[in-house]
Amino acid sequence: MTKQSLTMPPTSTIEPHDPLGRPLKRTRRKEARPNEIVAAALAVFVDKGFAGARMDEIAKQAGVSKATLFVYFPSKDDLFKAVVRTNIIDRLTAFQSTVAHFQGSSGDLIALAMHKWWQEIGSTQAGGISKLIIQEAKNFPELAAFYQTEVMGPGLHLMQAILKRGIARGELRDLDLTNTVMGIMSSLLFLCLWRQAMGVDNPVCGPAIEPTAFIQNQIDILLSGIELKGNPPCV
Amino acid sequence: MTKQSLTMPPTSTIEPHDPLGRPLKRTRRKEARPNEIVAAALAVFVDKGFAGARMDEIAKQAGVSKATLFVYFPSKDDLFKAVVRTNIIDRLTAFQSTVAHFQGSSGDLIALAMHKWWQEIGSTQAGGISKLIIQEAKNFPELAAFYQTEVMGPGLHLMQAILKRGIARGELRDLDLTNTVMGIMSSLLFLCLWRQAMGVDNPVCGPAIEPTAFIQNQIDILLSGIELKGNPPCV
Amino acid sequence: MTKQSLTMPPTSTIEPHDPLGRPLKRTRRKEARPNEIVAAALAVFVDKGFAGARMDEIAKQAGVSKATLFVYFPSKDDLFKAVVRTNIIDRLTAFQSTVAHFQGSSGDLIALAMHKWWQEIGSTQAGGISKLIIQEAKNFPELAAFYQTEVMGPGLHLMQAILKRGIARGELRDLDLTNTVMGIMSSLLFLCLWRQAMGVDNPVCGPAIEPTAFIQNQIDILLSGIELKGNPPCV
Amino acid sequence: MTKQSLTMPPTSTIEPHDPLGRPLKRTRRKEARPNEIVAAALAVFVDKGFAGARMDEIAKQAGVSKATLFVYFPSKDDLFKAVVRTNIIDRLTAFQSTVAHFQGSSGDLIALAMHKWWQEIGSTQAGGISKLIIQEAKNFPELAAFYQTEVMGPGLHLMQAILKRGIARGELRDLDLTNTVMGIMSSLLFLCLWRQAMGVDNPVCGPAIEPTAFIQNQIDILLSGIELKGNPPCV
DNA sequence: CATGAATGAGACTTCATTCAT
DNA sequence: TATGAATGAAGTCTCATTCAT
Repeated sequence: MTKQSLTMPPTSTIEPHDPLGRPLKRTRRKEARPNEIVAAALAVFVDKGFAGARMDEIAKQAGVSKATLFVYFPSKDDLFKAVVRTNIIDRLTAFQSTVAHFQGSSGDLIALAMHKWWQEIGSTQAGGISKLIIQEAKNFPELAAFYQTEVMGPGLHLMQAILKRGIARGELRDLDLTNTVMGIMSSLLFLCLWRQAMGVDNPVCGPAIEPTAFIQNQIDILLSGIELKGNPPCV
Repeated sequence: MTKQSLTMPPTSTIEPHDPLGRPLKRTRRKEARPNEIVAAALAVFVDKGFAGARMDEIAKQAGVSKATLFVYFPSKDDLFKAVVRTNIIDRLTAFQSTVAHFQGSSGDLIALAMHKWWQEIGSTQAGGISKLIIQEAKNFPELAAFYQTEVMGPGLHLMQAILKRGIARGELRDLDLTNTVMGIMSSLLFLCLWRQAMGVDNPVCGPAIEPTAFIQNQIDILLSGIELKGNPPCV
Repeated sequence: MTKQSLTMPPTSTIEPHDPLGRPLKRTRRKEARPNEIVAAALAVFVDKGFAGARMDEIAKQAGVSKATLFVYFPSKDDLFKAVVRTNIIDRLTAFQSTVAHFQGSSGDLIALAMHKWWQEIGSTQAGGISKLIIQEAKNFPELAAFYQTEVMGPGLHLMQAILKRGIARGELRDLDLTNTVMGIMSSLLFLCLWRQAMGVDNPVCGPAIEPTAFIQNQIDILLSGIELKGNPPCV
Repeated sequence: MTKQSLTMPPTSTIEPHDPLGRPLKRTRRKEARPNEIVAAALAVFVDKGFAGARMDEIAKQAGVSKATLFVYFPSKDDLFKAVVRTNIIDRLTAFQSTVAHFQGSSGDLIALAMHKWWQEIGSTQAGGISKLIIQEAKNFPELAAFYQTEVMGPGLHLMQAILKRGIARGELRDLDLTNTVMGIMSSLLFLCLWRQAMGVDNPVCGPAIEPTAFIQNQIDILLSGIELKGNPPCV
């Protein structure tokens, strides 16, 4: 009776049976196993944090025995690292290529980038990774560094490029690039964190944030501010 | 909109509590044991997360024996809750009274609130609590609820009041109140999280964020946006 | 129901009881515990070897819980080392002082040394240590070195001194000192090993060796050889 | 005392066995798998002891998969037994036939036997078996008994026969046969043990014993003793 | 026959918690 | 009150063994 993980792809639900119809216990699936395990581990790590996650539970969610985890990953640490790497790398690539070739106003580009980021990263399993990293950065400095180098770095760089483009084209005012970029990221990362902690997945949710509306509002403010500018004198 | 609207809703209890949640009637400054323990526990919980924190280490930092912890707090869970409650309540009170009586433009008030929040909450150890809550919200729904009710609720309420005041006074445009407030909070909460995880305390830090500049930049954007408005047509 | 170890001193049989006569589970005996644990561990290690020994069994023989072992010894390795050190050091001192001041013929001195060694070391628990060392030398090079330095070294030195004395006094012929000393030790060490493995403690014993007679025979041969020397011409 | 008395007692089977103990009728040199496994296992068992040896490592050294071990040997225990049996039987046969037909003085015969034993058994991998047996005798009483019956027994018998021959021929004095024989064996067995544990194979070696010299010295002492005999009184 | 894959049983070790003092 | 000592429960990890191919 494998408790079905919310995060497992449907393939894992097809349990093999022997010709007599009895479920087969020892299935051989060298190829698929590691991915299934990583998927299960992601769910549990995001849910419980590193220290709180139990190999037992990961195994159960992956539908394998606890010992099998150690066949593929030498230790809990290694499994954790694999979870981060696996999920990050894939998503990031997809995101970057989406944004790369955009033609249009800088405002639209910023809006596109933010919405896309949410669609392709923040709202996916990978969004949970952000929470994980922030939780465990101190315990896994190596991973924190990895996240900096491979995720935040490129992300910030990309967004900075967008802003620079806007300034160069006379669409944006002269900006404190670093802080502005961090500010943009902060909205998005916060959204991940908040959802993981208080949001959809948690009954104790606070004021339900509707991500798309929240992001759009952030974009509006970012681009236009909230103060009424005294254009009136224009009459 | 009178100053009155800036006041906290009645839910937030002002009376001081001892770390166990019992109201505490002017206890002598003596018998500071529980407070010392809570202080030590805060540091360790923030550093390691709930599951990763060990009672041994808390005891050592508090300068007492491990068994003594159990004299004051029936369990690790209870100690954790006490940590959250104690730190939140105290800080929040100070912050609220600071902001409550402000007279001046709404832009300045927003700026004041944000900077003050950082000074009096975010940058203090209480800032670590935010990280804790987000980490452990799922494992301690009770605490998450408490945080919602006692912390986020009043905070959002306060900020909403500020915005409403601005709109009423014709200083701010008509806003999506909820999302705008969440956006403001997100910058600040994110700053806490980031600092705890990647920031000052961690050698693996990324692009060092300078909090005050970051906040000021957020304020500037919030109030004015980043786009160059084509007032030109005004001729 | 603590299975009584053959090697535990009688003191450990006195289990404490509360005033109502019920056996007391949690006894506090800071002073005695480590010794009791080491004693139990010695028995189990000698019996099973390092890898084969189970902390569970050591704990049971020591009459404590498994966790208690780790209160006193950080790891199985450390416990093992403590066992070796504790047992060796004590015995060795006793032995050396016994032999040191002997006055008499060298033959008698050799005989005394061998018999004493058996009495005070070989036949005691410490004799089991020799087996342990030889078993685990490769896995614990550190301990093997310790044994060489602290046990074999002094032992060989002592015996060499005895032989030199005999040669100097014209009682012994000119000898291959090193090999002769090793030969003497070999009898004694072998006796330990044999007893531990095949001897008294093991039902599958082979030809029961009677230690004292065996040693005496070794002494006789050592001193006189077994060949008939052609003294006959003496008529 | 004819040569006949030097012959082995009937218990020692001369026919070759396969590692599983089944008599093996001129199997083709092909299918050497089991032998390779046993050879690898011998090395690992001697190195690590029974409990410390891992099937994984044996498999790797044998160049087969772990599962293959279980094709030939039902369990680790069985493999261990096969290792002992195989190695002992083979070597012993060679040794016995070497010594059996000797003609000459008893002193020379003793010397020959001891040197040959070292050459053909002690110094070979079979020497490691002795260590193994002594290590694991308690855990494998069956094997200990086997060793007694098949190895020590014949060995002692052979040596006793040699000594009896010497006494009968007036070359040796009347001896405590059992203890003298054990004494001789002890030198040789000790040499095995010492080498395995502290000797050549181990960097932590103590005073490097040179086996041939050691044995020769033992022979010299055995035959002549070390005391200067006071033939003087012969006057 | 051989093996890659999987696992049950059990090892060492940790840690929140208890208890007698 | 405070604590040194002790431990049950549970965690990570290992390894001989099994099974389908």
